[in-house]
Amino acid sequence: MKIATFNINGIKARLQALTDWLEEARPDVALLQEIKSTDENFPAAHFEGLGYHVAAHGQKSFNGVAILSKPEMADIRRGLPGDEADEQARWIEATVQGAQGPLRICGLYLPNGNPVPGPKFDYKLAWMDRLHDRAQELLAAEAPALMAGDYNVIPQDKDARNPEAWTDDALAQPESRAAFRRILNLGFTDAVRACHPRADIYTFWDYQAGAWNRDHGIRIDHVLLTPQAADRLTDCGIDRDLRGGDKPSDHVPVWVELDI
DNA sequence: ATGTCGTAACGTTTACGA
Repeated sequence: MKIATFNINGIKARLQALTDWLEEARPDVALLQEIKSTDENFPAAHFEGLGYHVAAHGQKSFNGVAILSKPEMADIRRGLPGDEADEQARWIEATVQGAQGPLRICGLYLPNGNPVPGPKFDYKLAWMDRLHDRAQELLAAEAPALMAGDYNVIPQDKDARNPEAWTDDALAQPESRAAFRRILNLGFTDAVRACHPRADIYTFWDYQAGAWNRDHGIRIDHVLLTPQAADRLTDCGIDRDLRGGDKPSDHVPVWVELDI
């Protein structure tokens, strides 16, 4: 089963590029972030026409996540537990059935957190605490599961082409990195690093300052696997060519292949 | 060039978030 995560930066602006990629890459499941759309305005019928079931968790203008899945989805849950007052649409999960059993799939859009310091950075760290708690629950189930999406965390200096350019940014703060490690160290596998240990692997290039042409990228889109899912990992990749295509998102898809 | 996008609205331009 091929599962991909893709921060599309607006469904309206990305409908054509996303459709072309779905038809080319043919993921069984696509986790989307920054749909920037309400559930009502998300073009579900369009994706159903491409053979996908659709589950969206959106809001007006900003944020928003969705799952496109060829297999039927069960037990769909929207919103990260732990704060009833949080109205930002950043988390969705569902269970899909593989040939050998179920897989729990979580899609996330972690808060950016800039500027540092400030309330947005505080919100990021609080959100990561809640993510830690949900991650712990997933591990306790001792079953195949993954959490994939735009983590807005550069885990290590080697995950940036120019780490010195990010020292004041929320994505590279020691607190952001520690919170990410704390989740990883519960027992998750960073799938991309498991497949590609070499340094220069990026998933995001800013629209500004010719970042793409100069390959000034960062690795912030991650797929974290429980041990039971990591045991099934056969391949993974980053579709970086999309960044050079027509009307690209500033992120590119990251995918894993699981024998499940 | 504080360098670019996407979204929304008191819209032909500005504000915000990234």
